[in-house]
Amino acid sequence: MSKSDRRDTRTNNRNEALLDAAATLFSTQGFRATSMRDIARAAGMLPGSIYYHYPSKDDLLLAIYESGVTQISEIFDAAVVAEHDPWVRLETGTAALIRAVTEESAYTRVIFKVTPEDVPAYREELIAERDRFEDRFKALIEDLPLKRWVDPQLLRLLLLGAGNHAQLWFSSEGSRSAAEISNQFCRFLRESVEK
Amino acid sequence: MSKSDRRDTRTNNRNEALLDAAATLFSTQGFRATSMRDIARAAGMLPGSIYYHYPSKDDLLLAIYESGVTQISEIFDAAVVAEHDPWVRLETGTAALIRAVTEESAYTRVIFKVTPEDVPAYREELIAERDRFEDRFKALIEDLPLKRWVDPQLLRLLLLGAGNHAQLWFSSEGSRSAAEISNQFCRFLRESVEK
DNA sequence: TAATTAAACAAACAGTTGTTTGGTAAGTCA
DNA sequence: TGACTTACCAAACAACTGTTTGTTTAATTA
Repeated sequence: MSKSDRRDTRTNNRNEALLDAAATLFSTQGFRATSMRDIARAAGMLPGSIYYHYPSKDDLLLAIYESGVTQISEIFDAAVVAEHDPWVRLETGTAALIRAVTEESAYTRVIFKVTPEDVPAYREELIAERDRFEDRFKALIEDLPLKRWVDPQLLRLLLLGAGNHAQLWFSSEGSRSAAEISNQFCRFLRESVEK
Repeated sequence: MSKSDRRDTRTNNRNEALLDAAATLFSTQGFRATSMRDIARAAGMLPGSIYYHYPSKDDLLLAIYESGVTQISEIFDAAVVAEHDPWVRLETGTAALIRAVTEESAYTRVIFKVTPEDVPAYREELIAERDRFEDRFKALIEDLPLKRWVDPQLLRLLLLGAGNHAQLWFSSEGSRSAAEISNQFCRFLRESVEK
């Protein structure tokens, strides 16, 4: 405990505040529209000080992105694990996705606001990170009993695209919750595609 | 004719080449990632010369955006007008959307690559332009005979979001054409939501 | 032919960008 | 106590940003 206290004191730097500030700005304004000076101001430090914590703006984003994917994966898993019926699993998983895109934390929102093309140097890394989450969604779709003519890949892209797009129109004060939206989306599909 | 010839000679400026170059760059790299120098180089002129044609980078984008919305609206109308059945109309309209997002012209692709938030000064104008197209889609949905529990707005956002998202994964050399994707998407929905 | 205009060029402007450098106060550890 | 490390500050860097200015050339018009 005294050891952890020491570590806490020692680690009483503003790395976390820095990440939070950057995540908030990246998720609202986007990566290119956010300058290192913006981030520094929001984190309460000077621009150059950021480089003590991360070697570049790109690396700062990568750290946030990884953290965001970890978060959304945990949220997704926690929502889905309790359910057994594949359609209920899809619905709760989709609800978790919509929450991550629109509400939840700035870290999860960054994933859907910033595209890998915004950071050419880490394009592959960001895609790989994003796949870490999308693979979970893929698995959910594969568990559905589908009619033979249904292309599961396109079904996945339909839901993923619609969820992604929700960031543009979802309003947390609006009439529909993430759960209600997810419920409608899945009802739109089930009867048509279920075997 | 001699008058039109004179006009052609007189209008033999590179305004069109400028628009084409900017549209291509905006649609591939995005608005903020494209500099006036990039555009000038691609158009074969010097950066300052652009300002003879447009008073600012924002105005240049607005011109391209308006042109793009006009194009996609014409493509959409031409595809839909030939059909009478509301579900066939939705399918051909969705196919036109996917083509505009992924193939078609750089002007139509700009609409889905550049978001109104990228250009704060013209945010409202860009949204209004985009609505010019989305209203057509809205009308298509409203013509569908839907079950009472179906929220037509969410149905529209589902399809629009999925179409928008296609720009990230669609490959023109890929196995599925825009028409095939549209066909699957609509089949995914019809039986579930149709009254 | 002379005046006007269209459509550019050439060069600079002030501001912003991500980043680097050198220094420093406070905390840790032998 | 003295060496070392952490976590920053202060100031500058070169490159790039959108934009402006003055000038030039060629085409059109009176």
